[in-house]
Amino acid sequence: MINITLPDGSVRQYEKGTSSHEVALSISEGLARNVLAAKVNGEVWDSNRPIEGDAHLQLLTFKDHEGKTTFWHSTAHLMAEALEALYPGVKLGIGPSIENGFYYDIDLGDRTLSSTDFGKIEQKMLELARQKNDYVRKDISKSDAISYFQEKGDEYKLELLEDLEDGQITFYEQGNFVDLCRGPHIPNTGSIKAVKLMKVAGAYWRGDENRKQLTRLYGVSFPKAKELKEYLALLEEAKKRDHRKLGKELELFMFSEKVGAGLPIWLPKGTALRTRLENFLKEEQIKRGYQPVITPHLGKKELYETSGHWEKYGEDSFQPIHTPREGELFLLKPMNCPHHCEIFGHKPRSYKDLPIRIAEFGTVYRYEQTGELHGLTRVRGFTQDDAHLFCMPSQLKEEFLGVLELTTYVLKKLGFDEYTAQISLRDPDNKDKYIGSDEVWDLAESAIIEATKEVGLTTTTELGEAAFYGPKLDFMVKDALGRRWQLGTIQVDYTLPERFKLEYIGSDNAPHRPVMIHRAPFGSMERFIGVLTEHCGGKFPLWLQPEQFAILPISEKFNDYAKELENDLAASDIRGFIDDRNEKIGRKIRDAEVKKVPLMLIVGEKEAENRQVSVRKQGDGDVGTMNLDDFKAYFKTLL
RNA sequence: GCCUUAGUAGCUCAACUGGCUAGAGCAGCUGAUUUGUAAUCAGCAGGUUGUGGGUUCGAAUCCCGCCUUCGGCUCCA
Repeated sequence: MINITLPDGSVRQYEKGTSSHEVALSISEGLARNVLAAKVNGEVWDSNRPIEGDAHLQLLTFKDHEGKTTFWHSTAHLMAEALEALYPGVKLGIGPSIENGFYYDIDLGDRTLSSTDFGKIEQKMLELARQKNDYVRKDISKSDAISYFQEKGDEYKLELLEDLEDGQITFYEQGNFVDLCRGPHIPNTGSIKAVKLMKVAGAYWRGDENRKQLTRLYGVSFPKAKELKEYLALLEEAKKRDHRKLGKELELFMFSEKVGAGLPIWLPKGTALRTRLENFLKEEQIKRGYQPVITPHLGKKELYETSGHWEKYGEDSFQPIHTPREGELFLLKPMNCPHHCEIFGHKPRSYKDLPIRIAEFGTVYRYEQTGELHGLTRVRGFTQDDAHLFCMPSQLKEEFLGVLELTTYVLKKLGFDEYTAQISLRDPDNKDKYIGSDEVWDLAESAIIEATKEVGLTTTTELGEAAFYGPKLDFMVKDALGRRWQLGTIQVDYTLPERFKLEYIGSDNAPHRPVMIHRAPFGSMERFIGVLTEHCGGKFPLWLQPEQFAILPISEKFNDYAKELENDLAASDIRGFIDDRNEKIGRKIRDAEVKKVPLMLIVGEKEAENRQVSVRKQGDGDVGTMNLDDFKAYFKTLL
């Protein structure tokens, strides 16, 4: 007998060789039906794989992340089976699950595939799914595996096999389809009830642009048709909230071919919104001892040679600007830190002055590749809510904690309640990519890990994701539709102070090197506002709205009263406008609704006589008639 | 940068296989209407079809380059 420990801590006894499916069955039949895979001692297994010893067991359904990914990966195999059936001779690359579904990279030979073929493939997949074929795991020797794919003529699988060790190779088989695969898989194709192919795109074999381009076919699948329907509705909603669409409709920002791709132009309403956001953060930073500074948009090439940016990014960035003077070169600044290092270094610093926190909404320019540009979230000119904190090594943790406090405060204030923090460390196998000594890196990495632990932040750790000068902590926020975005960032840097030879005089009267923290709670104003727009679907928090109300006179006769109201509200710091067009009230309401103006004040004869307003809330409808003081009080409750 | 989608009026979209003066709604302008909770009516104006070449008797439509753009790959200090 073996002991199986379940997540709730209970221990059950089973025959040696019992599968997790059988364990599920012993608990309830319904559960067994929904189990897609199981985590056995932390490793995801096929649910029908026998467990040979004592184990911790977690049964995985579609509700679990690993259950989903297993389900999707199995659907990728199903799609491959369908493709082989429909297009004999296709060769297969890899077919993993991804965040929202799965893909398979395929070599179609001379054929092409477009979205018009999706229906046919989906039908075939569902037809094969209905055969309820089991996914069967088979151990296979390397030589047998090689001869199988040689016979099949699939050079991609053969290449994958080169990296695998004999004795660890498994095949999975379902129906007429066999694939090289580590697994795990769901028990049976029958649970795949709804399938939708999403898009085709080109993708290089193994991500290498010098190699052949394969066709990547994306799809998503669900155990229930209803879940697919809900997912598609979510995508529809996401489309409606696309910040590029809303930005145009609400006249927040624009792009111009003449100005240049990736260079956002802020329109008056967008500027009003952005300025409020900036002022909010500026005030919070001053409360926390930051000192605002302003630095130029360019700097001499030597500055970036000192910082190391020139060496690292010189050729891939905007090229130097020449001046009438021979040999004089300036660069548009790609970062604010070199300028801020100069500020630190401009006079002798005492340990008593530390920490020094220098803040700037600094606009930087980076030549992103053409294919990367995307609305406000990926641009070539953007403004960082940047600050650099210079401190003694002994102050590092406290400063880091302070930045964590500010960042989480700011996110909460803007309605981002769900977030995790990603700790990005060096790639231990490829240390040449980074500048700075091992010792210094170790210090910085452990400072981040300790501080996040101390405040109890949910973190994930990624190796190889660090910046070239130091490790970082990125905030990944979840928006209203459950999508994840990277926003704020905090980076510890021992390298730049070294390169700029920054010093302070310690209590021992000797020079010491400060530590530097780069941080930006929003990340960039552009990206943040892009994400915020999608998060709130264009209905920004009232305090940020460029126009908080619209006064809608029933007819032109009441324009004077409307003007009085506007002045009165302006005096109370409530901003808005009068729609004094010669239009019917229904029309004015509709236009205000479409423009997402939060509050509509309808004034006609009744209101003018009684010195009142009829209030209507965007999206909610009529709120009632009230006098102006009551409206102001009501307004405050909405802030 | 690479592959892929597309580019027609300020916006959203038409224009059959190359063929009459490139159309419509909204927005704009002018006039009428003076309006009670999501679009009042009429008229007017608006385009070198992204751009530069080419093919053709004839190009929005076909071909090539470039720019911009959708989606993806690679990248993201």
